[in-house]
Order: sequence, then C-alpha cells, then structure tokens
Amino acid sequence: MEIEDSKYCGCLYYSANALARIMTKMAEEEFAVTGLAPSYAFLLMSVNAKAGIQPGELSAQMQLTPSTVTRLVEKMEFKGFVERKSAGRMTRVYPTNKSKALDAKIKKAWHNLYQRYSDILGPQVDELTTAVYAAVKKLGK
Amino acid sequence: MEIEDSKYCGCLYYSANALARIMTKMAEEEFAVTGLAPSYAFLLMSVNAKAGIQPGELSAQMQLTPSTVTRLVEKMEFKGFVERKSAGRMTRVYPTNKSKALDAKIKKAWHNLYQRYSDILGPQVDELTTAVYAAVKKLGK
DNA sequence: ATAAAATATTTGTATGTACAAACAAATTTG
DNA sequence: CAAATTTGTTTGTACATACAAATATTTTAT
Repeated sequence: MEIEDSKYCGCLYYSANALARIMTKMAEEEFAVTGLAPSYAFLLMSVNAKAGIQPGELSAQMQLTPSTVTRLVEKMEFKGFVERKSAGRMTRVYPTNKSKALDAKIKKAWHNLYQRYSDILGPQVDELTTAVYAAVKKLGK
Repeated sequence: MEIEDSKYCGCLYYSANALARIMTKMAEEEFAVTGLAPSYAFLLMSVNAKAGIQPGELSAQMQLTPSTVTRLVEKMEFKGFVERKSAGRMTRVYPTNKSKALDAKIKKAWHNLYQRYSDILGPQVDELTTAVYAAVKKLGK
C-alpha cells in the first residue's frame, strides 16, 4: 500500500479511516506478544481494572456498541480470560487469573505501541491525539 | 453510545478508530441518497474521473489493499455500475452510464458530508484533516 | 396493581477490510 | 533464450464491528 497524495486526503472520512487502519495494524503488531488483538487487550485492561464491570460501561469506555462488546466478551469467556455472571437484566464481567497474569504484558505492549508511533510522529503526537479525541467528543452527540 | 471521557482517549489507536467509526456512520447517512455505501461512492468517483483506471491506482487513491479493491469492483460490476476489461495481467475499470448518471449526486452527497462535520467541528476542521493525513503519510512507510 | 416505558443485554445477520496464497503475465538476468 | 524475479490482480478465508430486532428486567405512570 503505497502512500502518495490521495485525491481524497481533504476528506475527514477518508483520512480518519486511513489513519485508523494504519494504527490498527500497528497495534496488532505490538499486541501480538500478548496473543491478543488490540480490542481484546483493551477489554481485558478494563476488566482487570474493575472486576465486575458491566458491558454497558465497557461499551462507554471503549466506545463500541453494546452488541460488539457482547461479542468481545463472549470470545474472551470462551478463551478463559473472563467470566460472566448475570443477575436480573445486568451482567457483570470478572477477570480470571489468566487475565490478571497477562495484565502487565498488555500494559507493556500498550506502552510500546505509544513509543512506536510517537517516535515516528514526533512531539506533535499528543496534540494530534487530543485534537482527534476532541473531534470524537464533539461529533458524538 | 454515550460519549464521555474514556480512559483510553490518550491512545491514538483508540481515538483514531473512534473517529473513523463516527465518520463512517456519518458518511453512510449522507451517501444514503445515492444508494451506495461511502467506499463504493468514492470508487465510482475515481472511475468516473478516469475511465479505464486500474485496480492498483484505485488502491493507491483510496488507500485500500488491492484485494479490497477487487472486492469493491466486483460488487459494483455485479450491480452494473462498472465494467472490467482484462488484458494481460492488467485490468481496466470503466464506468457505465448508470455510474456517470450518479456522479453529480455523489459529489453533492460528499459536499453535504463535508458541510455536516464542518458545522460541528468549526473552522479547525481543515487543520485537523491536514494533521490526520500528515500522520497517515508519516506512518505509512 | 397493572400497563407502559425505559434499560441492559444478547442474537441474527450483514458488511468492510485485510492477509496469505494463488495465479498470470512481464521483465530481468545468466 | 530459458530461468528467475517482479508486478498486477484475484480467491479463500477470517474477523471486527454494527444495526435491527428480540429478550428480559426494572421503573414510571395511570
């Protein structure tokens, strides 16, 4: 995939998706040492940080739809990283030892990811990240 | 999907993907009048602008992998928007009248999309888009 | 107290994208 | 010129994510 100036680079839909694809690929590479795809690693970080967290809060934290969270949790449960306990209409998600044991490695990989793209993007990286997230907040109403 | 401050908002992987999802949804809504999903609309714009364009160039313009382009073109051919002519190892993609007839409407929708997110994001929108695309270029080596 | 509305989650289904491998044609090299 | 490499495209397969609808529970209003 060669990077040359695209006729669509002035379109935020286009540019945002291009950036997301690149970042996803990079994240997949960095998280490979954990044996997990990035989304699953983020999910575990959230569950490890708050045992008994509910899908709805995971959905808000990860900004993914509830159905997507259900799918992610299902898979992690199947693989033995989390357990679900339902009570009434609520579900709570708990980490297993397997998940807790992986926590440090995940955070390390996350840090490495940051290092990697920061090295390439230079000091403006934080400004960029902030600007992108500010846009997310403005648009997401 | 409520937007509140996420614990992951300082991560570019996370923020870029969140923005991409929002923009994709918005684009889908704006391009709905054309009956096409955004990627297909962009593809047609490229084919309309350059009849006989090759998949490789589409791949570069849209910054999608060749295999993805093949899939998009296949579908547009099936729906009667483009025709493929192969010669040697090369393929050329031509617009049908159906595609040309849609061109203005697509461009209008594209413009509406820009209007919509610009209204929300304010004047910094162009700076943001430029910054995002600059990152794409730096990272995509 | 019952009916209606809101909330939390899951299921069925669809889609965009990618990777790895396959294939075919063109180019380079010995 | 034959063999090896490179180039352009397509296939097989997999996956993350989403929407709409279904389900189940809790809250509100009559």
